[in-house]
Amino acid sequence: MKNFTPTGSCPVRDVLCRLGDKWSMLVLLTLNANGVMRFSEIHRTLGDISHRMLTVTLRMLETDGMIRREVYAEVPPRVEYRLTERGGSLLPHIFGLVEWAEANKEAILDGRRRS
Amino acid sequence: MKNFTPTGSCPVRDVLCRLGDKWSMLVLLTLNANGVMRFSEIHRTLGDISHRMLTVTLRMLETDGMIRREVYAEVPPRVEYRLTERGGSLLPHIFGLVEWAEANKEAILDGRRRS
DNA sequence: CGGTATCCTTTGAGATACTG
DNA sequence: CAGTATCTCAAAGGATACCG
Repeated sequence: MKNFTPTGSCPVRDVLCRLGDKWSMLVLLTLNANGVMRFSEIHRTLGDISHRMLTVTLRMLETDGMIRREVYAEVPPRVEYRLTERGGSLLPHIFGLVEWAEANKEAILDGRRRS
Repeated sequence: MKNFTPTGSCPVRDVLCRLGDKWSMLVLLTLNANGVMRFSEIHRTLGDISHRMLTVTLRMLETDGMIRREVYAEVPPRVEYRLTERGGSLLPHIFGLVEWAEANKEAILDGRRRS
């Protein structure tokens, strides 16, 4: 019987849980779709993320090396975000999930309504 | 500029958010690895999930048609869980993520330590 | 054994106001 | 414009006890 007890270093739990939050995936998707983006642009494309949660999410993604943050010493300040290679390498897997979700969406929502 | 504003029916947000919780993926993985399992067996293979959260997670996965639940009218009761076809069809995509996480784990944890 | 109900703590996340 | 700091509230999740 294969075990899934916490070993203290499970990559699923360590790494992926950070991506399972409300916004990380969407930030990666919009950066992938639109290339280099400013803070306010990302904010607009997501629409309903709060100012605060966007900064928090961006910081976490930066810490994990998924995105790169570049500050320009201008007034008013300009900050640009882009995917790193590591971030880009994750995207095909996300797309796999998205396609699966699209394919199974109807059936799943149907089942939820029934119960 | 491609947009990711909430359309009211985004499959990423509707369907995948249910899988982004603390336990769903692990339950699917253990069922995939071990086949038909009883409640208490799943409980043991995960180790640190609470009794309550396991029932909650199993109910959600059942509602979404990812697993099948079978109750046997015995004393003491026996309840068996197994993956459905739909649940199984998701697993390759999860494995994709797991492999990515394994490949990038060191670098990511390293980066976190540094910041 | 498997599940439910209750209570309680912790975390996630929005609103708002302020700063360089 | 981008970011930080508080405050607040809601949801997630654990502990415990009880039921069929």
